[in-house]
Amino acid sequence: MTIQSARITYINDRPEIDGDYILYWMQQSQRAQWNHALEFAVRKGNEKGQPVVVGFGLTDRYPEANSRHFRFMLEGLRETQKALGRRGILMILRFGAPDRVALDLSRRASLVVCDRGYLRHQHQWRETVALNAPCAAVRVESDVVVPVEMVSNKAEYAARTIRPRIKRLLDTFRVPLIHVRPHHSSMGLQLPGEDLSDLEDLMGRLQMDRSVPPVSRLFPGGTRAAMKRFRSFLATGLGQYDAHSNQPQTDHISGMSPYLHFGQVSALRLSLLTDEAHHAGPENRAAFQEQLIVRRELAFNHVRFRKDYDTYETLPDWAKNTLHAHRDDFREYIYTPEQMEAGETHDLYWNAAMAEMRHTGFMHNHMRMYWAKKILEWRKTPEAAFKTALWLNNRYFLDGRDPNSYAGVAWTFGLHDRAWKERPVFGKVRYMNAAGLERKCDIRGYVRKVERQVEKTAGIRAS
DNA sequence: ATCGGCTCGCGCAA
DNA sequence: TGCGCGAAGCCGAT
Repeated sequence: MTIQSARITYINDRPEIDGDYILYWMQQSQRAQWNHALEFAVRKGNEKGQPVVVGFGLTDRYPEANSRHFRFMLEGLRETQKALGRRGILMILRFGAPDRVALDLSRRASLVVCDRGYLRHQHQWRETVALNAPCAAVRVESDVVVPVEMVSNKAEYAARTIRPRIKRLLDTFRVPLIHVRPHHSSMGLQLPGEDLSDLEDLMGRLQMDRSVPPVSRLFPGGTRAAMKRFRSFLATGLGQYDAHSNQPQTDHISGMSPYLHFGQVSALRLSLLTDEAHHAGPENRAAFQEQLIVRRELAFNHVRFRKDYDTYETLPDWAKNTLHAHRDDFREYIYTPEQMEAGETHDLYWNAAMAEMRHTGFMHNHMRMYWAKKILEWRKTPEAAFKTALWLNNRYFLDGRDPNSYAGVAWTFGLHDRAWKERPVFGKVRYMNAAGLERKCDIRGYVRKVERQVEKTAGIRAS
């Protein structure tokens, strides 16, 4: 059994009943492979002699979702539906709140299996389904390598406190998932659902914010595109990963965060594939695993154990105190959120970062830090800065609204970090400046790289 | 080019 | 209770 019992939680105490199928209500883990929740459902189906139906509720009320996010997600879901079909598993997509759609499909189910999501609304949806499903409901964790509650039962203070806790559990949880063939096909079941072949039509029927355009050319959604990008990263990027983590002019980064955010690819699978890339050298492999597992799962720990994970209040006391002590400090530049969004500041490096974000839905991680640090510096108050950074982050990044978004923005303001030399505005919170970029990387090369990307995307839109 | 200091609080050893 | 140490920092001294 490669689905460890710590991944499996029964979330109500109803029995399995004699329905027509096992329902896997897909929400976070939007993939047909390397999905523990799906594989659990398949095994249950085989035990009970029943087929598996996958249900997905598509809602245009998803917090902060816009056409950039929807397009990417739907491209992935279209591929996932086809891939499931090849395994004889019917996937039904319906408009509606995810919990509502899951409950509708649960009426004929013997058992409801769901995946795990850690954000507030994701948790609430699962509570509603657990409470109202007519049968047993079981939640299977397939988003992180090591289940969050196995690592710790509290909000961890920093990477150094969570790292040893994760590492000692890797041998248990970082193991391949065995995929089992479903004995019974569900493809013949008559269940109404939306047609995913015409995405334009589907997009048109959703009421959404359309002010942020999709970025399908640069980041096509779906598992196939993710794996193509990842294999290219293993071949040409991983070998430079450690040395180039602060070199935004290069592209020696995996670009997996959008795919991980929508569950189109499994962190476990990426981690195991990284092990096999011997040519890249142990220090590069370790540096990537640190990002993929330790830093990412620290973010999951944050949203799991801090109810206020998306607010200024979530910061540690030392950070709030020092930022408060400096709230009335003189600020040389103050910009409105709109000026920032338009990339209209005095700082060409920052404007380039903002352009990368707007036009590609992505940003090199080193620039993500610089970008957010300057928002802290250039808004009137630290609270306003926190809001602006998170707003822009979630609006433009394909991987916005992820646990990593909340932990990443809060890190800028001191979360999971330590105090440093006191200075204006920042207080003891770690400072970054343009001189550092000039000193340590080819920042002009980065600006040129973004200019090229913007030209390319503008050309695509014009044609 | 390289190094120490800055500053906080956790986790562990004692 | 003391001590070591940390996601990427900066800055001034050598």
